[in-house]
Amino acid sequence: MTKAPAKPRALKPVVRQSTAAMIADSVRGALERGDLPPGSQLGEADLAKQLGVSRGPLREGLQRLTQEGLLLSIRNRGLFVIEMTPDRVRDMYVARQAVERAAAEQIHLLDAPEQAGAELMEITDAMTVTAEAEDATGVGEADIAFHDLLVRLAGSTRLSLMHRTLLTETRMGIHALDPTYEGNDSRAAEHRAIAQSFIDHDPATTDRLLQLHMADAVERLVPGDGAPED
Amino acid sequence: MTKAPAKPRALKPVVRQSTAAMIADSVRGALERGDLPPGSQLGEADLAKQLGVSRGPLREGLQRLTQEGLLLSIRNRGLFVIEMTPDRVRDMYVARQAVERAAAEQIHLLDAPEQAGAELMEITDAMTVTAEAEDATGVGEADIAFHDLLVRLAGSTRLSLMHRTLLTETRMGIHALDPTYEGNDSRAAEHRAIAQSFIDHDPATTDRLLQLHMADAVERLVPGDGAPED
DNA sequence: CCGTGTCTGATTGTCAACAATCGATTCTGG
DNA sequence: CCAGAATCGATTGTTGACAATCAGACACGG
Repeated sequence: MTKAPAKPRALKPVVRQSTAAMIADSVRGALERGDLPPGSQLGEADLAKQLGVSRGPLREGLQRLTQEGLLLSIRNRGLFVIEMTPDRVRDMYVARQAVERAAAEQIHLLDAPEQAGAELMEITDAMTVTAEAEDATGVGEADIAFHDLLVRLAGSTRLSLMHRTLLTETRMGIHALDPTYEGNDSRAAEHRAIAQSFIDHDPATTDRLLQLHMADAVERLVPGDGAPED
Repeated sequence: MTKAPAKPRALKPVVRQSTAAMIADSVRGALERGDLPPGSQLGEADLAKQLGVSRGPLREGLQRLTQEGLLLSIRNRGLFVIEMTPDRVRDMYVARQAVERAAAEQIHLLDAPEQAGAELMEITDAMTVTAEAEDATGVGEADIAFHDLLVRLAGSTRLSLMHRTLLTETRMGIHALDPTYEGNDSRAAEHRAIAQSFIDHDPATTDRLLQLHMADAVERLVPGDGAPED
């Protein structure tokens, strides 16, 4: 599509997504932004009204998030946002390590992992600019975008699906435990080194750096006697 | 509870599980048994009647399986069982490797990984008996039970949740691609070696053996030019 | 014969009403 | 005063009815 738009009014894409999926995405966004605090109950009537749907489709959408483990359903009591306990956050990082290290391995199996490295490097560059502007939230979001891209570049549907849940939970954890989750120059440097390791075709370094990076992230978010080395 | 039952009619446990969860589990079982072939459409009216529920809760339950990626929802067209293509099965094994290797690492971090090894060894012993009886389905099921226990022993809620989906998909793949997925002595020996590596406190060997074992499983289920080494 | 339009039956999607459940509050009796 | 029972309001869980959509079949015109 190198031409200018032929018409100012493009055809409108038809709705293919189910209402339940749309609702799930919308509520996911609220979870990620911290609009629905951990432990809080989701009232169906109120939420359905806000979203402009009836309770049936809302329940369907929330079943999706329940299955993902982001909501807790208690029969006859209702749906609750999960508590972001330190143990839960640590467990979530265990799962993130599993997924991201596997994704990295798959990228190294591609014909040109250096391309992936270059794409990741662009995010790192943007992260550096953001860090110099002392925009901690921006760095945090770039951090997450880096990991999101990393897994997407692996081209694995399964890993991507699992990772989406884990990134949602990451954002929830940040809001719950450390809203001032800081970004600084060292963050960008770590990411740059990971991206470089793809350019260098060096899977062992990628793996090592990812482990260190994630262990550091956990330690900063949930410090204490739950260190992964225990 | 070392006493004999005080009453012949025990109290009935209250239902804590939501109807949607029960329905999801029931349909999951049907998927795992191959009762619902890949690509087939799930008709709501018929299925609700079979399960003795109305369509509302059925839809809720099926949203769970849809979110897991086991069903495909097409708006206004209905729900379909996913196709078990060779690429999909390979991708699923990528994800399984990620989860199971991470689980193995967590087990090695426990105080007594040799206990885990002993528990896994029991399944291996049962697998050997089953293989000698030339019960291929039994070996296949013991194979899956081994991997299920492996991940459960890691004590990670997240890994276990992800793994449940992957094992469902594994069973679906076996039904679709190779209903005669064979078990024999070499299967038991591979599992025994993995179990032994926990007893030996040897994480590097566990990791290596898991990779080999999974690569072999993929190759047997979807042979050809999609070899993981490509 | 082929392409387009219309109709039909089956299925999905949504809604409002009612049933069921629960926690909090109030009442009652010892 | 305290414990147990009853009540109440809010919320969740389910159902049946109706609306919306789609694929397939059929009719019609060029």
